[in-house]
Amino acid sequence: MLETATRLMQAGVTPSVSEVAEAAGVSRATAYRYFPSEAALVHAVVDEALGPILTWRSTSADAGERVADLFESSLPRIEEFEATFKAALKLSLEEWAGRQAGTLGNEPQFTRGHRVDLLRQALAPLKGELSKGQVDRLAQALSLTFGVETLIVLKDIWGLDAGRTQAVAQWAASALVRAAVEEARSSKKG
Amino acid sequence: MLETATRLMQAGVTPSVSEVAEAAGVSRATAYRYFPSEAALVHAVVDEALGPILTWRSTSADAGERVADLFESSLPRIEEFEATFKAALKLSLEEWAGRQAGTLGNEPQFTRGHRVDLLRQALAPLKGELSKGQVDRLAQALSLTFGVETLIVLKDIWGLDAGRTQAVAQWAASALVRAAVEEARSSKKG
DNA sequence: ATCAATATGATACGCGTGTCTCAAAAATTT
DNA sequence: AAATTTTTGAGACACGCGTATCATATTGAT
Repeated sequence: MLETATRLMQAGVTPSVSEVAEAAGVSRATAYRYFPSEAALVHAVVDEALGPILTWRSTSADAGERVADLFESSLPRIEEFEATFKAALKLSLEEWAGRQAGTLGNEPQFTRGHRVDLLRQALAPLKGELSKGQVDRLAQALSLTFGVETLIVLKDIWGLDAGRTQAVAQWAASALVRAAVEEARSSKKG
Repeated sequence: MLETATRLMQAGVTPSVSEVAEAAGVSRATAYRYFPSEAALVHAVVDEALGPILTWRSTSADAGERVADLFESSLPRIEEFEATFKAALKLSLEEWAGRQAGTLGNEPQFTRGHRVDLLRQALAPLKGELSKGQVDRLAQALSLTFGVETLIVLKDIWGLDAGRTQAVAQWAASALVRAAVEEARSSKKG
């Protein structure tokens, strides 16, 4: 049933719990038992999609290469599950709106910061060269080019294809890393 | 009534058409006459919010300064209407999902590329120095750091405040511009 | 003041999501 | 095999969005 949902989502659609139920050949009630809401459904598929990304480990000692490697292995996967990640983003926006409405903002955040950990890990080699604040800022800037949002902007707004999207994201990422490193060097030098 | 919707959205909530009706003191039916769907409602408020941004014109001749100026004037406005832009993004995601489901992908795109025009305009001074492809790539990279998506990533995921968000976006933008210019110079030199 | 045209309001309807109840089926225990 | 526990399915329900209908104000013209 999770498989059915994953398959459907990879096919591009964002099925409702009822649709998954029908596709999986179970009753609606049963489907709602396993996935009490569409959020739970998407959440499960996102975890499935994130699998290979979260186990990514760098092989290089150079931060630039590590970032490039991370992007190269992650972005295609994100694109493969584009519908899933977009559904997750949509849900996080709904949660945000709900949190604004009811002032009881104590629900758990949907969007967990996997980006944060991955990028910090990729930038680990820079720890000596850059200050913690500089590494953080770089990681924050990189996280802008690393996620579904990147796909949305480059593919949907600019109309780029998958290859160009990847290329632009890679270029931006490497440019940011280079800029941060150069900046640190010149400030240390001067 | 549009004013009511704008006011509500600036207060952070994403009201339904019914809620706007009640808040504006008109009947539900009347509200649906003016805004046939929530999409129309959000669309109208987005246009309201975009007003000052779209009339932005650069005063400087330096591309870096122009981009900085654009970010400085636009990002706070986007943040001021954060709920509105997030609602718009949510709607665009829904439309995308709908387009994937029904294969009749001929509906008009919700997310219009205002970013594209603004950034191209800001980068106009580089036309001589960079090739068209280089300018485009830079604009595409910059557009990743210029929009609601930036707010989502930096505020919601990283937990930054408004000031830090602005600072990171600005830094990333200027770093990208510098990188593109240096790259062009060195390739012309070499 | 009267009449036509338009805007508004109240109400009911279809549709999809999510919740609930209860009976039937399947698996487990003894 | 019989009894008990667990899982599943069918249907009914509440709720919110969007639509349609029809009567009632409200406006403007004669």
